[in-house]
Amino acid sequence: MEYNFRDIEKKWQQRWVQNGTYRVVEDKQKEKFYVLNMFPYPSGAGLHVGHPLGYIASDIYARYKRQKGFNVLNPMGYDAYGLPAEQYAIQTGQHPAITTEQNINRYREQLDKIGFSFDWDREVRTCDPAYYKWTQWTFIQLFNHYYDETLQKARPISELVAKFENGECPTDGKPWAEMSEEERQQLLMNYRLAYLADTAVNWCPELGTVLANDEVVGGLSVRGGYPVERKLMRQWSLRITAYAQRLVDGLEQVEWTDSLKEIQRNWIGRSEGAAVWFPLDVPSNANVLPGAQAYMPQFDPQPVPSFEIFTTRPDTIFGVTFMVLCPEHELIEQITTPEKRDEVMQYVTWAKNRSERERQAEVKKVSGVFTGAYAVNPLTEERIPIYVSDYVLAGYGTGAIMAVPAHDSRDFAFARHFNLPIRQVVSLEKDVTSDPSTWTESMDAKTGWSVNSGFVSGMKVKEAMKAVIDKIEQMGIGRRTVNFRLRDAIFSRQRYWGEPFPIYYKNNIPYTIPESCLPLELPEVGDFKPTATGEPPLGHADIWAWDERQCKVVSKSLIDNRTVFPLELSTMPGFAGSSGYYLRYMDPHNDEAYFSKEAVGYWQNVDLYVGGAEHGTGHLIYARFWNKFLFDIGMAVKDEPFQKLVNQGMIQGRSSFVYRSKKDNNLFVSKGLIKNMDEVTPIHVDINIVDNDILDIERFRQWRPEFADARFELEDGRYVCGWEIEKMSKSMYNVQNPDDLVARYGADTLRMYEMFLGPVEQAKPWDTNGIEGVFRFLKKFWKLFDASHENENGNENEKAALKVLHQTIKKVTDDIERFSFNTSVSTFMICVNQLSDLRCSSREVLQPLTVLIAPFAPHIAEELWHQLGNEGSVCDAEWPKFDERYLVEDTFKYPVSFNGKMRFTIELPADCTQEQAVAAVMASADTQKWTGGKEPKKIIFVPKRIINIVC
RNA sequence: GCGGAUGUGGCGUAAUUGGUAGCCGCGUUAGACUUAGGAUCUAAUUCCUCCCGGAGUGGGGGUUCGAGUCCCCCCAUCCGCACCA
Repeated sequence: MEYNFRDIEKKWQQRWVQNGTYRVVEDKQKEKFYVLNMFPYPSGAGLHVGHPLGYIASDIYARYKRQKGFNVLNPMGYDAYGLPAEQYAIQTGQHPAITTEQNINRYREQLDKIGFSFDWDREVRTCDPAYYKWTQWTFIQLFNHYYDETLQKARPISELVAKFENGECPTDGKPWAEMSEEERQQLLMNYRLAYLADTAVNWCPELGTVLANDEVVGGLSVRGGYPVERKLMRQWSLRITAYAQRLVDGLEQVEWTDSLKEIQRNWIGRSEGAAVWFPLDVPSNANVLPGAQAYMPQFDPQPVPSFEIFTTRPDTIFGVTFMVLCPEHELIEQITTPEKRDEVMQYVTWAKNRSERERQAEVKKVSGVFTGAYAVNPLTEERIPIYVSDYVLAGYGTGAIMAVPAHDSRDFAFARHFNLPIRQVVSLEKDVTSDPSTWTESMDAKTGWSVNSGFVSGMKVKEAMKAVIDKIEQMGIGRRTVNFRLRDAIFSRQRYWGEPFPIYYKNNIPYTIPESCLPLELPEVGDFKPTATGEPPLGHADIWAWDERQCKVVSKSLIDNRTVFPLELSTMPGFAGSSGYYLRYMDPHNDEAYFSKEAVGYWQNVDLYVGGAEHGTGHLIYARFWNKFLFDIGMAVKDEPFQKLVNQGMIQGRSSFVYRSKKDNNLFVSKGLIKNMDEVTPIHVDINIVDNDILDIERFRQWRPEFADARFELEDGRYVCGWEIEKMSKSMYNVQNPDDLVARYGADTLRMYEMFLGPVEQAKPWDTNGIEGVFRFLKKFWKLFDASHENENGNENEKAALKVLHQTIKKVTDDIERFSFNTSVSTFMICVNQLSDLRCSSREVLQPLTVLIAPFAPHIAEELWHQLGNEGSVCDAEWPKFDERYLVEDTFKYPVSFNGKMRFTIELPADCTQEQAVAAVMASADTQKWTGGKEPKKIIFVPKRIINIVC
């Protein structure tokens, strides 16, 4: 019988649905295992072969675990809010809900053809009100909690209020009881984990919205590549920085690749150092004092006006020759001397107005201005000038630095530019110094000895750091501190297609709508663009006001600011819905709660998470934060959401080219005939009209009108195309659609071929050419079950076949455990080749093999499982056990090397001793040839490995 | 610039603890079967070669009886970060 994959796959896909084969329920009798793929955004382009790569790998693992007896959760759903649908809506007027629905349907259709074991009953979509109800709910919880530094966890804001009331926590001036509602809310806003504040945001005028830091690369928006500028706006943010330390620490517990952990560590950017107060050398007067003190809330007011700097190198404090403030620093205004005022203000204005992009493009250019003011080095009491420069960032540390030009490259460049003194305070070799004026670059020494540094001179850098910090702590002018590069996550988007904030405003103070009124559904709007007055698209909605008394959304015309109030017009960003989705899968239809205690108690967290490394600084940080918060409030039961993470490599495209002659625009030269690449223009050609690098000339002529009467210079009567590895993209005509391959070879072949391509984590080019080999393999596998082979195998063959089987069980099991699916596929091939040679048709061998291959090729396995007369699904067939007995060998074929070079092999008893082996080898005629009759100097014998003769 | 990863036949790759480099597949070549082959099967296929053998895992050096694997230096490619004090 022929291997008819079309009928087989169709039949089983239908039966699996009918039988609910992949439906999963909590089962306390079984150990759980949670497999998850990163949430896909259903784009209009549909899937190409790169997308399912990770899904196939995780599906294999999920099926394997199930056969090992685990209760496996393997859900799928859609991150359905997003920019592309909205951009499309703006262009065409088509409602994004419609486009999204269409795209989802297309995705689903494509996914269904590949035979995944997803439990579709658990599907979620972020744009579904039943889902985003809980996104909004989480936002309200964030709003109603603050981070308790002492407990290192989120606590209800009501506890903080209580502390304010009884004076346990200072309220910055006025006692709580005397504060107005507005003042109280303002104060609380500084603590809430979701807070509204005037923030310097990444504003993208082209997209008409604010973007998160990870959505901006090189001053351009990741989506669209439009310029982004800094702008001060009142925006919602999430206080993710409160969790910075825990986000760093948590990385120790998870099994992620080192490179991904490193990406996260860099993004969080923890650095240890010291905060130090530098007194200002100005006449003490009332104008300076308040501004200066604003920078030292945790300290007793200093007797002299001071400002705080952050340094990671307190040991170099004796080498400070100037100070630098960022242009945004509020002290500038107060300390600048009258004669410098114009110059400084001009610089500040210029620096502030530069776009992110300009700033980043001109990193190497030194700019800055002297304020005319001086500070005093608290340890040396030297008077040091204070400069303003944009190389100091407002968002990091305190926005002010002590500059040590000898040992910091930026300070060095600045000092050289402004002719400021440079003083060496660290030496690489003890007491060996040189004249810094002869240096061409700074000496950024992390190790070495302190020199010219008062009481720390002669100490090692590490000791000196400690000594200086101890000293400044003693003096009460500084402390050991930790800084993070991580910024709070800006959470507002001026867009339509996202979750509405469950927020309304009374006297400009935000209040949450009651949890019982959730979800707050996204209103209909007539226009998806911003309003004429520059409000976000929700400004177009008529029914968009909150009636506090009726607890419902009503017409904007009813706003009276007594009982009916305006609702928030921004929506949430993409990462809102994708930050907690893995928890919702545990209990996706729960109306009463995000997810039940029972469900989360059973499923805990994700055991295996598969997806691309491009989410390293976005989703994977936000989701960890989201989870930690839910953990703090007793919802999640694990501190880390994703225990093990596997990053699948990108599948690149393999583009094909034809070469058009530059002299004759209608002539195409076959690759092998080109003498000089300068004489031709390579043109991308659709990979679908190229087979094994040979161009289908007729289809090429039909492909595009301008090629209709193309002429060719052929080699051996064929046109040979060139190729190159590039990104898989429509514009390069190298996109391979999985549907076409499924139609031609079947899902099982596609699944196995995707795995066969190479290690899952590695980026690799897609080349359809090899798929035939996998297809042949499945046909060969199918043929093994052909009854015509029956009874052809004798006892010897049976023994050999069992050996092959058990070798395969061992190898495939090991491979799956370490995510080496490419090697399992070749193991299957070896196995089937050998069984074919042995003409094996024994059920004792073939049935376990069917079970073994089921995770990789579920359709063919299911069909054969039933042909063998089994009931139930192969998905539940127990994973075969490897038995050492079948593998024992009486003899071992020893490779014999001479001076490390393998020359011949000799078959010896498996348990042979060194003496016996040496004797056998020396007696061999081959040995004589290689030693030339001489006595060997040494013989190395490693049992069951090698014999090496040194001569 | 910093951090991480990778480098093996014409191509994708394999070699799990230092022990026969090139498994498996593609492609290529030859043959069989066939009306035909883009079906199937068999065999060969790292390179050089005077067919004795020699060279060989990006390059150079080292450790070792033995190195793709370990150590040092260099080169190339890819990814991430990039004024983070």
